[in-house]
Amino acid sequence: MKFTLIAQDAGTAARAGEIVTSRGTVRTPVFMPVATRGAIRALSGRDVDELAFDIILSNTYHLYLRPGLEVLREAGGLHAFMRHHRPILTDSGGFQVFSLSDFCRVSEDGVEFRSTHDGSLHFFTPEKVLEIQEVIGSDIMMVLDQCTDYPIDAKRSREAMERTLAWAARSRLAWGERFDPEVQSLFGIVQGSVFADQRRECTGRLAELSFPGYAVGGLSVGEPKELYRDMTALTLPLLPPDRPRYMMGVGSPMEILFAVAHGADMFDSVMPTRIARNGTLYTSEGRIHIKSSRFRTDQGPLDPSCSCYVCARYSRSYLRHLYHAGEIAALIYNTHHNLHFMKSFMEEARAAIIAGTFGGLLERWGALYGEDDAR
RNA sequence: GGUGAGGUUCCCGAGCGGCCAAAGGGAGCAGACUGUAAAUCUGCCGGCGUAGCCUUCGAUGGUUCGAAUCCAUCCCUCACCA
Repeated sequence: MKFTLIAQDAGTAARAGEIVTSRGTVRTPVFMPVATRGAIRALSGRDVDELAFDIILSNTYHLYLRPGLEVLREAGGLHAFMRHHRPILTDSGGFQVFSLSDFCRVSEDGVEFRSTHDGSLHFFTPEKVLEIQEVIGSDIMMVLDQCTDYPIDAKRSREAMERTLAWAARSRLAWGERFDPEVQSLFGIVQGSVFADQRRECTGRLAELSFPGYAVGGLSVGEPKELYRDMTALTLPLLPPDRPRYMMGVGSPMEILFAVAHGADMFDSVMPTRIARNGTLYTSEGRIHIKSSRFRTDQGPLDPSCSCYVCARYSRSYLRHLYHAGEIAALIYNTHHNLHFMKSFMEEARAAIIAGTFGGLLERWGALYGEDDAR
């Protein structure tokens, strides 16, 4: 993997770049749709091909539990398994282990947890998680980290941060010893919850380990938006400027734009796909609830200025009907549209950075998605 | 024509003397969702001046301090038999 900066905004820290991987180039800033179990929920591979995201995200935890490593190994890795030829980033499973397991025991060595599928016991170590991601064949791997909930007290946050750093060091070592950095790269993750001193310290110590890229974790987990903004604005500038910066789990359009303005390059979130399935759609005029009665007979397109096939072809009235009727097509169309929105949203941001008009874009979107969306 | 079962708030459906404006679904309406245990979840869902009052459980008339619940008559459904 190789990261090159192409342009920097004059008024903000926003930047445009390129991550070149062995499977293709990722133009940043980029949004990565989430294909947790090897598929973007509700979408066919054809939709995914048509949307043509430079990179998508999948998940170590879920793939390890099902279908399991044997199946993935036999298939020749995740790309071959799902017939997807563009880059894939995998989350390490740290987030899942800590957020959805009712049983997990952390020790210095790793974390023991119960499978959400069948209750069986498993043990993840930083090294183990790299081995799994090796089998998956991810282009960008993530280190095992301890993601904390919000709220959390400073003491427990620090413990999680120290553990994350210790695991990061081991991960960095194991990666350096056995991985080809051109083929599979590895990102470290900053933790520290909403504590400025911890964020600062964690960022500095993580940077000393010299990862190919850096992620900011533990944000957009329910904290007030001021804290999200404070931590983002504090952390991003402390990360090495010549490496990609990835805001994990972020987020909504305005949160993304805010972070881009502070120098972030990569994003992922379940938000556009999940809210699509639940009837909320992004448009150039703000968020809309397609199930609302006000669209009952609305013959207009979902978003007049969107170029996706759903907007080209279907009316709001029809999409509302499909949603209410519980048709599977509603999930497909809504998801396709929201992801198309995210993709063009990011392309627009990138183009603006390159053209030197990012400030204007920030203002325009802020007016539409401002307070409402920036939670 | 005979026998049996039944008619409950938009729909289905519980209730079978007071704790019933009436369980539970569904539909409808509004909202939430952030490194996906989510096609999920939450709230509202007879009316109003909302710790109270008014209207409502096929219709009418009774019994009772009190009826969706008991009785009588009528209307209407459904099932089986002729």
